[in-house]
Amino acid sequence: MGRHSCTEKEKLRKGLWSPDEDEKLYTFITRFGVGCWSSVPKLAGLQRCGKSCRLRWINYLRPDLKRGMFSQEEEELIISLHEALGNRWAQIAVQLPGRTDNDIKNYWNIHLKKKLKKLQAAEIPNGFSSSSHSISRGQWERRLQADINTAKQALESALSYQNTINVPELKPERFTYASSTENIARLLKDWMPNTPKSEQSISSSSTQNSFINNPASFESSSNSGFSRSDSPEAGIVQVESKPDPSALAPLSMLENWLLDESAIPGKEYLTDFLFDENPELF
DNA sequence: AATCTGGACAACCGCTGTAAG
DNA sequence: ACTTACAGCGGTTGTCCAGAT
Repeated sequence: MGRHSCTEKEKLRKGLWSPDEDEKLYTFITRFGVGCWSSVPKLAGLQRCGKSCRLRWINYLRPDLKRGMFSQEEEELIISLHEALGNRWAQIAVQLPGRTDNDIKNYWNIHLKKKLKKLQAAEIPNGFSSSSHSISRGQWERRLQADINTAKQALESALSYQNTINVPELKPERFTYASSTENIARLLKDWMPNTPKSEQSISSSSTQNSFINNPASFESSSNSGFSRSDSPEAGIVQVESKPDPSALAPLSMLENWLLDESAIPGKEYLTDFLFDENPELF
């Protein structure tokens, strides 16, 4: 079996995207919406694999992307969410409108990791590490409780944060093609010249929001993950739904538990579970 | 001026989960 | 129940660029 890499199938382009390719993909997606990625390159006239197209759209072409530096608020939110969720970048990205998981992952790896390392080094000069296995169960329980509280706070603030965050103006950091917002602006200008409000754009063109050759593949797109945000602050259209996490993303058992005060009576079970299932850790 | 180095970002790879046949 | 194709995710690598030497 083995799933072959998309580059094995045929001679497909790899590497950085050219302006021409971007334009083709952007035009296609804005006209027909997001559907079956595997057929996008063919229909859009691209020598790329669908996976590559998807990534390019999600991480770069999507009109609702925020660019530029992460704000202090965002940075703090990432740190708390990472504390709560670990390396679940996609879930973290849900809480940061306009940021992609790739953005956050890169930012974490480049900036925050170092920052936190420095902070930890400053806080724990004797080299004590939280991964120490020599702590007692009592200590571990207290620490776990502290972690749980932190996670809980992070989730709560994350869920409230998304309701208050304003999308700042675009501030491009670099001006190479690949990261130039001017290109995007140009594309938007060129391809949506008659769109008075961004709200009206892209996915809202529901009459067009399907592949010409395969309309059936799109009939459910509006209720299967691709819809426009209804939130008032969402002046920017979300062609691909990063679902509103509070409304759409099902909370995991742990997340529900963390957020659900009523779960407190039974909260012992988690620590018990952890001890029972992982005695070797202690 | 040429080369080196590290930061920043973009893109790819390989894996998993899932839906459809 | 099994296979297959697909979307999505996280880790890793590649590329570009600016500053240092």
